[in-house]
Amino acid sequence: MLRDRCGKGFANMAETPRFYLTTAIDYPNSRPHIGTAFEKIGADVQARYRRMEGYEVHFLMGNDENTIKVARRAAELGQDPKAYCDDMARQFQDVWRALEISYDDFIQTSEPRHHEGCRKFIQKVYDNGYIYKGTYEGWYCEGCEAFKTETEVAEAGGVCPNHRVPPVRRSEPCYYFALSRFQDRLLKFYEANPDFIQPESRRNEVLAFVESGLQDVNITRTGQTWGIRVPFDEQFTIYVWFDALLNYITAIGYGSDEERFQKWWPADIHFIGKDITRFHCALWPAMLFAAGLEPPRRVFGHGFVYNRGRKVSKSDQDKKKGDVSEPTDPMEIIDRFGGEAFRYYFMRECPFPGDGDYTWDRFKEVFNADLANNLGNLYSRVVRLIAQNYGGHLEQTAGREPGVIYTDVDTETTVEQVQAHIEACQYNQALEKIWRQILDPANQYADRREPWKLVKTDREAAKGVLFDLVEQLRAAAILLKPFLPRTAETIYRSFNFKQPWEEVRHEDVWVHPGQVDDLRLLAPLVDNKVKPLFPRMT
RNA sequence: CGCGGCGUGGAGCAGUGGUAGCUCGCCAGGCUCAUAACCUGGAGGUCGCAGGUUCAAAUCCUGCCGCCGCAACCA
Repeated sequence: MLRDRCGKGFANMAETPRFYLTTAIDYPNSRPHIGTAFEKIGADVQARYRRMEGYEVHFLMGNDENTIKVARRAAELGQDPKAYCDDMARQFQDVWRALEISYDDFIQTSEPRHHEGCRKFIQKVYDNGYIYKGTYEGWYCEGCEAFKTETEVAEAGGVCPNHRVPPVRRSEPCYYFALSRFQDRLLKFYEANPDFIQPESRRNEVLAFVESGLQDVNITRTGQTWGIRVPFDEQFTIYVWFDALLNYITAIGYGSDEERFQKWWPADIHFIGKDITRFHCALWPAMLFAAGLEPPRRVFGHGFVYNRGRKVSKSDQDKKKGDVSEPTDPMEIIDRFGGEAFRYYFMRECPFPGDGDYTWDRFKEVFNADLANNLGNLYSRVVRLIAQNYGGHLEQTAGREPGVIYTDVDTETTVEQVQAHIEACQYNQALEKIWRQILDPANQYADRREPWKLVKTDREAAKGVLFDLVEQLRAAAILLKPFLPRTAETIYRSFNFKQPWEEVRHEDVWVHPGQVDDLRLLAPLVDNKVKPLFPRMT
């Protein structure tokens, strides 16, 4: 029985809801690693899912360039900082494109649009009375030309961790942002918006942090030539966090295109690493309050990906470059096995809200078990059976309703579970549902009905079995669209399904748009076989 | 008492009160359409340790041990 397609969607299809999501902007000091890629993939799945479900999506990514380290690194290379940033931005985007990250905009914080927006924002906060002049005192390293935190110095044994020389006590004028004045308002905001910080463990952390008392923060630096000038006192530059967070609004027109800004702000979700939760959940809303703007709707602090249980450090990655036994550079992995396998591994194996682990052995294991043997093989065997026995044309299947493959859970429920998991960013659980409740039953059904035998005694019955199996592939393709965009499309376009690929929604899985024409195989064949989706790794 | 996470059959994980589940590996069988892939069955766990709550705990509480991450410019 067909359901009202609008029933579960939007009451008024003319009103397209919008969805604005962002990822953290990255430091361009070194190339992306598997951890940064993890975040972008998780955000991309969400973006693709929302687009499928009818939202008008704006997906922002970018690089954080106004740092002392960038200026220093460029100087080391004898490059202009801007040229260095542009080159790194290009390299980052090469990786993101290889991973099929479907971002709509990529902001570099060295761009004029960001500088202008930042200056307007800080001026606004200043005018509103939340910025005041004071002095900052701390441990200053002459070599770094920067202040070191107490703990940094203490851990290194009383010296600068980089230069191994004792820092000097130094105080200098600076501007403070009155963060402490927002403590009560933040706590009220958290209380009124329990879903603001996810997952729960991050929320508890922020609550405890804010309740323990907030201190005003120094938001300026002196003596820098690279960075954004403070508009009301040009000898200062803006401290990186006060500058970086603003990318989320300068990219959508804050200070330059009010209409565009109004359309997209507030963001529906900021995807960030769990280490920067405090900045996004305390400092950032406070900054927005200070400027008279709305806070974002949701901040999701995802977990980390480790390599053999250890943190992926940038130096390790450089050291390991060229080590073929265990590649950790995303590009190296992608070059060998493709972006789809990369996406699958991290989404299936690493729970997004928590931590995950990456090892090369595990990567191969997951690749072979799930992608090659299960999904890929199911596709191959079904295509082959139809091609070999029916010449790629299942006659008189036009208008036929697919039969029911026995499963513990009905398809509609599976779809709802997958959707709920994606919306909660529990991507690994969504994928598990697809494998256990769609693909496994399909392989089992094939074995139980043995269409390769059945075709010899009852061509009609065998045809029905294959028709049902194709239905499972159609369901899998739709459900996998946000996760494996290319593979899902390949599977879907292997048949003449009614619904155009660009328009499929999760609902279509169980609504069964039905076949208008007889089911036909469209996949390119060689000897009645298709090219394997994921050739098994040895 | 800085904050947080983890400890479940050989390996990796899921499982927030009611007969312990998944993937890989292993053993035995079946099948042969398929990427030596697929299917069925089996062996293998006192769920870190010690207490407590409960008719009932991997699951809640207390303490302890071990590993890991963060600690206001490393996702």
